[in-house]
Amino acid sequence: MKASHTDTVRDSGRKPTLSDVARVAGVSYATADRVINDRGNVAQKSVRKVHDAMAALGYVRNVAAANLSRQRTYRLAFLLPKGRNAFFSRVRAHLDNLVEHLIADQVSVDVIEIDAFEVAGLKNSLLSIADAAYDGVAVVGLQTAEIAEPLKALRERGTVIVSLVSDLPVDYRAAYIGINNIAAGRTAGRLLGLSHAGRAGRVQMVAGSLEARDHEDRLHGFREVINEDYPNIELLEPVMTRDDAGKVGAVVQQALDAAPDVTAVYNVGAGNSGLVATLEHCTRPELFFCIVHELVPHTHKALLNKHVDLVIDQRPDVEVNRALTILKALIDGRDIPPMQDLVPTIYVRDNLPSHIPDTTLTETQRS
Amino acid sequence: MKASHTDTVRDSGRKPTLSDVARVAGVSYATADRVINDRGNVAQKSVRKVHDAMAALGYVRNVAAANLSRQRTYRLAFLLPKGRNAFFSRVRAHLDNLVEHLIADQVSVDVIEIDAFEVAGLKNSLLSIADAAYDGVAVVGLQTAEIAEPLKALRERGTVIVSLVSDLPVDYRAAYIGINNIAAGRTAGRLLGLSHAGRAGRVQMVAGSLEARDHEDRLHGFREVINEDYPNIELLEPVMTRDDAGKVGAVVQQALDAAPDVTAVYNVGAGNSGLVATLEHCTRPELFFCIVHELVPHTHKALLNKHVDLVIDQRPDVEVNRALTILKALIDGRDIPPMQDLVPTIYVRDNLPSHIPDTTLTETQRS
DNA sequence: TGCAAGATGCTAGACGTCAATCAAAAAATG
DNA sequence: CATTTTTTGATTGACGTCTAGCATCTTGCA
Repeated sequence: MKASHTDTVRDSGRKPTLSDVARVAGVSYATADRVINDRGNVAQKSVRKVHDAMAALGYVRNVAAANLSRQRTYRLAFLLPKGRNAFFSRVRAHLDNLVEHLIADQVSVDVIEIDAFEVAGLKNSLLSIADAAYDGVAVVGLQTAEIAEPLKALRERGTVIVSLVSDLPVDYRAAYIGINNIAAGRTAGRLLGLSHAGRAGRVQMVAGSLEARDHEDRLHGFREVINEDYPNIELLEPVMTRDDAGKVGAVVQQALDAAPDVTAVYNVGAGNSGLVATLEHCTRPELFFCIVHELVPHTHKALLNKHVDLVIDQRPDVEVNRALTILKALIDGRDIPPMQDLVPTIYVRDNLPSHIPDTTLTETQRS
Repeated sequence: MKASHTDTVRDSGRKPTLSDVARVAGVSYATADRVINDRGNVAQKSVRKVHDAMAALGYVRNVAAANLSRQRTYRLAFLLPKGRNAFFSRVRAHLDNLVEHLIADQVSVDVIEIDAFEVAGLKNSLLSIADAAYDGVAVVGLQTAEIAEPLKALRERGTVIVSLVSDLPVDYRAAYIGINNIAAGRTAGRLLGLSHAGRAGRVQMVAGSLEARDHEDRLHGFREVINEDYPNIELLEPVMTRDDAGKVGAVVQQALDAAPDVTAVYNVGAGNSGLVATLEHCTRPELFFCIVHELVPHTHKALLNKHVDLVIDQRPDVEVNRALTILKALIDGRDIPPMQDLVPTIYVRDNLPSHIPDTTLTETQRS
């Protein structure tokens, strides 16, 4: 039972500076600087010497000093769908909360609203920011080749592009920050299957639009699991709602009327306030089960009220943080710090965060 | 459908410096400096003028420059339970992965191993680091007043203390970074209830020790939910295992032999490899349900093999990141950036991260 | 009125890096 | 070998803040 054993992850004498590296390498500061900043006109031999010295000393560039010197500011933009949308309100709220801390780190963030899901709108927005000289942008993407040129133009200006929540075609972006929606759908399927515990069932699926990649992926994953593992559960064809709360309410009402033996509803999209409204005043089996996406004020409430049993969430705060980290790293040309997959998070009414996500209460949500 | 609407979260002309503030306030740089650094000997009138100017200009201190100048390095220590423990191996692995990026930000992290859960060991470790002059430490805590003095001594040396995963008595730490274990237990209860879908059931609870606060909390939350909402489910008294895999295996075997009609097992503690081993070769009802804590290689595997149905996880990577952020903020005397609650994360076999958590495969885990 | 204490101004060097210049040395070329 | 070309060294002034020393100007108070 000895006291303790210290294991220094990294030894912590005074950190070596570039001057130290130069000295150890036997070259001048200027040459070492040429090497680490890739300024060219350096002999191979010298390059090697400098690299060896860096390795030997464990030199790591002091980012604070570097950024100070080169007056680096990170000019970022987030392109988010316009409108009163509870999910993106969360994204935006989180960004707003961070502002103070971000400027202390020399990063500024513009939030630019785009016409949600309209290719033309996205394209216009991309064109319009081309001359704003952003260092990095996070885009809620669309799967279309139409935006290839504006993205290319941006990239050629030196802007780093990442996609957020919804991916862009892979070639167009440096990273995607969002969950795996097939996994999200599968998760919904698994838990729905679980909730039936061998009983037979009949599930009404609801979606915004099949053109939205995330919706399609979720449905796909959901179907996969139910078909693989829960043969007694029947899947009714999904109805489309354009994520409009009124539509969602009506459509679910209709479905329940048509098939009173429906045992569960899964909405992969938004507009859940409509869904909840319908469920509130309609009779349904005792063991009825309802799964929706994204924790926003009204789904939070519905979870507590037992109108909804499960919410699968993307953790927009985590996503935003991650987007910021990745953008900064990419802009600096550093490698991205290791991070685990973003995982669709499951909320039941017992693991809800204590604070209702800070959002102005609005109508639709979107995922 | 106009192009786009730019909403600048913060306007982004060149950032005002302290000199600007001084000029606008009509005082000298020295005075402005005295104000923002609390050096005293400044007239109230001047203080006000400086604050007004700061507000007017939206001045935010450039942390990079400040840290560079005062040669600030963040010397941190993480006190983690010693031994081959899969959960803390994840914590440590994550720290190791971050090292490169941390030194670039002038933070060094020592990992100090302590005798797990032994008050004497923790106390010794705390005493032994007293003269190491750490700026901050993250401690996997214990609920005991015995460590009051060493903690007090540390704090008086100016060390910031936060508790990680398992809390310290509230007065002794500046922040707790960990999940709400009652919520975790409740979540387990909810999903277990769900899995029974009205059927009757009988649950064997398993725990490491009732002295571990997290275990106790989880059991408590679990019982709450089952008793409240699932009256057909009977709870068998928990058996204690000291988180020893062999013991866990034996104990579960015994329980299943004694009551073959057990429909579920919930282990709030560690040693799950033993549990899995037992389940692998024993016959149990078709609708048997098994919940454990912490995603580590063998629970990951068990989830895929269907020996375990649910894993409730703490996301040690998220916790570590958060601990680092909070420690830095506290050390700087800044306010802590807003962050959402840490939420017990639920894994089923469909939302697993694609990479197995990077850990050396070891025997026990601990949560 | 005089004097101490308090408030303020001024200045300069440091932190580690970037970016640029200029001169000098070394290597490649014909 | 002379001449280019490439490579190197040495130096310098930022960047925004901290810290310290010292001189000057206000006060309040005896």
